[in-house]
Amino acid sequence: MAATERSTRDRLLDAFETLLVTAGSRAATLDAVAAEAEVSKGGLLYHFHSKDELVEGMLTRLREQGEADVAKMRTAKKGPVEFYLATSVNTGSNFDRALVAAGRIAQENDSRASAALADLREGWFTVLREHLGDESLARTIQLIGDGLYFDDTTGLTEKNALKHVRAVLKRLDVL
Amino acid sequence: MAATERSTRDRLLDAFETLLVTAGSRAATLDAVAAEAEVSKGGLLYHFHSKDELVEGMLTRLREQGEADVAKMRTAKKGPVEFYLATSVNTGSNFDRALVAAGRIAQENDSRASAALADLREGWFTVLREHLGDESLARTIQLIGDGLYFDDTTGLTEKNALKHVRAVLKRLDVL
DNA sequence: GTCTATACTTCGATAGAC
DNA sequence: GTCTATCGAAGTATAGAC
Repeated sequence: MAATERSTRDRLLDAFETLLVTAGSRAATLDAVAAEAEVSKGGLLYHFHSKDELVEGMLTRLREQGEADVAKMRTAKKGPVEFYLATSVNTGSNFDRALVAAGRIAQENDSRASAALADLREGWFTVLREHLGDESLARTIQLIGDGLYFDDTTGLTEKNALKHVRAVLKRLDVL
Repeated sequence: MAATERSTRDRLLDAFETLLVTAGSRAATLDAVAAEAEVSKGGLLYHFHSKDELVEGMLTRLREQGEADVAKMRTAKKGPVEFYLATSVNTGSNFDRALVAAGRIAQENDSRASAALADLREGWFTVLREHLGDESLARTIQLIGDGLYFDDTTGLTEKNALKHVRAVLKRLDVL
């Protein structure tokens, strides 16, 4: 068997996330998702019976990706802090996209999305605190990561932000 | 003359912001805004001829509030850093609401909203850098503020986050 | 498993009465 | 300055052919 084709189902979730991230939740309509995935609306609704199911499919995938990310962070060569900061700036990965997309949904008052994001953050924080042995430092670094992420998703990206953060963390003997 | 009544125009902008913040951009429809402000849709459209004008009215108000905020930050008794951090956690003020609302609009790919937010951030950053005389520190503190703000708007508020940040900043001789 | 056709609802906006 | 009535476009969802 040749390299497994990306399933229609996955392409639909990708399209949904892409639209949420690049154009916002108002633009992420079923029509637009179907068009982006190059499927008809009927085709979409075969895989996901409603928009709500589309959200659920997306969040399920996010949780899987999230668990893998926390595991990678725990054993990262350069240490959890550097891994965490480096992946807080948008690298354009599938995981980044899923994360930002979930953020958009959370803002529409969706408790499932908020819960998924909160769980993820808790995973990151646990690793940071274990590694640093210092709650204040762990919380502060998590906030810096949130800030980097926020700036990215709001189109406010400051080119050298990470460089400045690293300089400050060195003064604190963290890096 | 008695205390000036809040104008219908202002009530409409308030309603628009409230809906954006509490329910997201998909829920902030003209119908919903009119209902929230207790005006008919026709009444709304007398003051704002289109949804776009509603956005513009909101951003104009935000810029005014923003200038006042930066001025207050510059001369704050406890210093700009403490002022900036304290106002980065949502205090429920009108300015907070306007800020979050603009963030929602910015995410719908609206360049006017992004520009307004970028200008505001630049104002804060300028004061931080002047006061600290250190770009890395200023950038890092701004990121922490972004993180505090982000957590608030995503419903991830960590009660004692500010306490931990203050502890770390003391180690850096900032507070 | 994917398509077209269509029903129903909601959205943004206009027209005109009061 | 505010209201009701209404229109056309776009949104979600269903039914049924292929």
